[in-house]
Amino acid sequence: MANSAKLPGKTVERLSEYRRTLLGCLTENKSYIYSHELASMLHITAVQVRRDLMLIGYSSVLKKGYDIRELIGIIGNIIDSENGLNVCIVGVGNLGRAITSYFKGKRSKLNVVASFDTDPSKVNKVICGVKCYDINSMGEVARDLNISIAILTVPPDNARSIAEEVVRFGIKGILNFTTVPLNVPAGVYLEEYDMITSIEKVAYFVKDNAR
Amino acid sequence: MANSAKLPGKTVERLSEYRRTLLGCLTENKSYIYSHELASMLHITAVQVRRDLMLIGYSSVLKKGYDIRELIGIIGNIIDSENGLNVCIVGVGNLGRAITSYFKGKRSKLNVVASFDTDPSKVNKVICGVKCYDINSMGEVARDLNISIAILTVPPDNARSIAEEVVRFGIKGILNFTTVPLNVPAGVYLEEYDMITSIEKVAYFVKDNAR
DNA sequence: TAATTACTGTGAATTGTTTAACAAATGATT
DNA sequence: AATCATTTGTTAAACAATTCACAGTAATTA
Repeated sequence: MANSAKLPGKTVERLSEYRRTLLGCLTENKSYIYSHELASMLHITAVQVRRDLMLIGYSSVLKKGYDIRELIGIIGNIIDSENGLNVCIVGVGNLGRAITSYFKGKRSKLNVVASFDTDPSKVNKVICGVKCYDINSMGEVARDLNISIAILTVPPDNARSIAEEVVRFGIKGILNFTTVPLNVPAGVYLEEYDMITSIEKVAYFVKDNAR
Repeated sequence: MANSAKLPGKTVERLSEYRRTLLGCLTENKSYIYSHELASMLHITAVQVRRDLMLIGYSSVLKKGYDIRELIGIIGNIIDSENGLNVCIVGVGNLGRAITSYFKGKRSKLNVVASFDTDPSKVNKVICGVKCYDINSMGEVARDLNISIAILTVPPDNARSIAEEVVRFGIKGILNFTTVPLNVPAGVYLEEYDMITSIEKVAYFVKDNAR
């Protein structure tokens, strides 16, 4: 509502982490939290926290720190969409199921409302709490269920063509777990994550440390 | 061997991607590649590619571009350890199995040699091509199999204590897929990845685009 | 062989992100 | 009520990553 300037991606990532950490704090009967407390829970610096909160224009009221409940709300206003967003998982392999399970049970403005696969033994079953549709019906289903985000967990060979389809069907955001780099038209937000790369990165730094 | 100055993490990530892309190029009977070709396959800029290769001190020989086979070798020298590194998966849920499967079949200097779980129905079975051990035997197994990297895919509650164990057992690198931020002593490299954060990031940017 | 084109390697400029430093403000303590 | 100890918000400095701009050079063409 108020601020609609785009925040740096890094800040958005941390806001997401702040919120989850703060939600955890609520269970313990804590109402306020200092920047350095939040920081140390996430292993970052207090300045970093304060700067991020400055960027979203939130101020601690008292000298008691930040009002946890209020801050959770503010972050929600920034990250979440008013009426939530519908998400689908494309590719119900191990990874697809892992993500589906992660989400089920979490109350959230992000609803995993469908998954897609080609395998007849999966199609039309409810898997990890979400109905799996035939991938050929993706167009209709995406329209009917008003899906705006797709999480791609398909084998590499299909990745590119499926991404194109997904875009054609009006999806506005893609999280790509495939090892295949995608390109998408402007207006579609793409986030890619590649496990192999992460692991090779670890290996590189271990190598340096090891000997 | 020659250069052992630490490369920026971002560069290391891209090197990993370069290598995989280049390996793909080998199948087509291509021997040389221009910076702009490699760049466009990965949707980055040619300057970025040249800069990274500059950092690792590699030069194109001719005006034909970079020697693909040679570059693959160079990147290998940087990222891979001489005799490879042994990796274990801690937590054989959907995500653990996804990662295990990813690796099996890939010839690589990273060998997934063991997985660990508490579930008796998994322990001592071979799952996704890798033997699953009881998590209580992690100490011995890690020592016996000379494991230096652990991939954590356990439920959040156990994450912190398992991370401590893993460190105690001499692991030098951790890839943490848990939603729990870990802290590790100096000398242990830690890489964290949080899916929820990624998805919420996508959601944020979709929100901006949507309306 | 001279001119042209196509790439590379890199210093300088730019952009993006994190950290340092500190004034202002609040509660606690004497 | 005056001092002290904390914690915040913010500006400026530092650091990191990316891009620009261009000189240098090999192959190609005329």
